[in-house]
Amino acid sequence: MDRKLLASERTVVEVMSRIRKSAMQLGVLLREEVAGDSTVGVVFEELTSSISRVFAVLESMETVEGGQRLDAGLLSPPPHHHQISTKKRKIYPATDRRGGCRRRSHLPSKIVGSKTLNDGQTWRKYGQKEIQSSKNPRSYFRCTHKFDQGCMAVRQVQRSEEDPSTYLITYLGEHTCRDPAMAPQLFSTSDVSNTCLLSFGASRHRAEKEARVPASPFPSHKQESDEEGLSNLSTACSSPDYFVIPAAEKLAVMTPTSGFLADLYFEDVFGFDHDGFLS
DNA sequence: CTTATTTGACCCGG
DNA sequence: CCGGGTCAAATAAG
Repeated sequence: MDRKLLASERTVVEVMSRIRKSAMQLGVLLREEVAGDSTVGVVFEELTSSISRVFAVLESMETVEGGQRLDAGLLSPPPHHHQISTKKRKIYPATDRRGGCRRRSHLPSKIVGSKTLNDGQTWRKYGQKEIQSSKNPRSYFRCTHKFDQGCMAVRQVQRSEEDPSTYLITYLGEHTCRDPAMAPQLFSTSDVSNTCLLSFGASRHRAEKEARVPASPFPSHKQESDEEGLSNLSTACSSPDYFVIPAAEKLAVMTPTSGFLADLYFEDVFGFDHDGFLS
């Protein structure tokens, strides 16, 4: 079930283990502060839960992926502009790794029949194929949080042949993500007039290649009624019942008393500066 | 602007 | 080579 890890991945595991160990030692040293609901406790909670999530991701990498590359990008992709194609589609460089580079081998999969595509998870469609053995195409979805949380869950959806009103949904891999759009609902009993949430909206990024694990991404929600068409299968978000890694969103609610922390956090992470140095 | 979907090209295992 | 899974440019949607 476990494959060989790459050297770089082993390094990550090793370093993360040290981080976890240090965090635990820190927890002992700060046990009285951590025990209470002080800011220290909240921050420490965030720290440990983030570490746990990283390990969850690492674990899924170990068990979910069949083959892999992931070597450092030493080979720069050749420019490869201008090509003569019948269409205006791109000719991919030799470094292209589409398809099987990370093709998952046979994995724990559950097949369910369902009338709806909404299963409480947010999915993003990334492909559709005609299948020889069936007249209905198969749609491929991956978790929306593949890149921001490293969630490797995937599902395949195909309309049933004998009963076209139902879908055959095959789930591959487990969700390691926590839907940020759903988190706020857990606290919605009291008045929440503070709008000072951590917002990563300041978009200054380009590559979605690298997986990051921020504490609380921006909210984005969608309610989609599924219907017709053999290709309109999209995102979903519905039921409140949910598995959740506890206490990872506290950071979002602690702001009323300590909004400054958010600012500090920002500066730390993004290296913001107060003095502009662009003439 | 952003994020999501569509869709042909590409890749890999058998 | 073929079938099926994935990538990513173009496009659509918000």
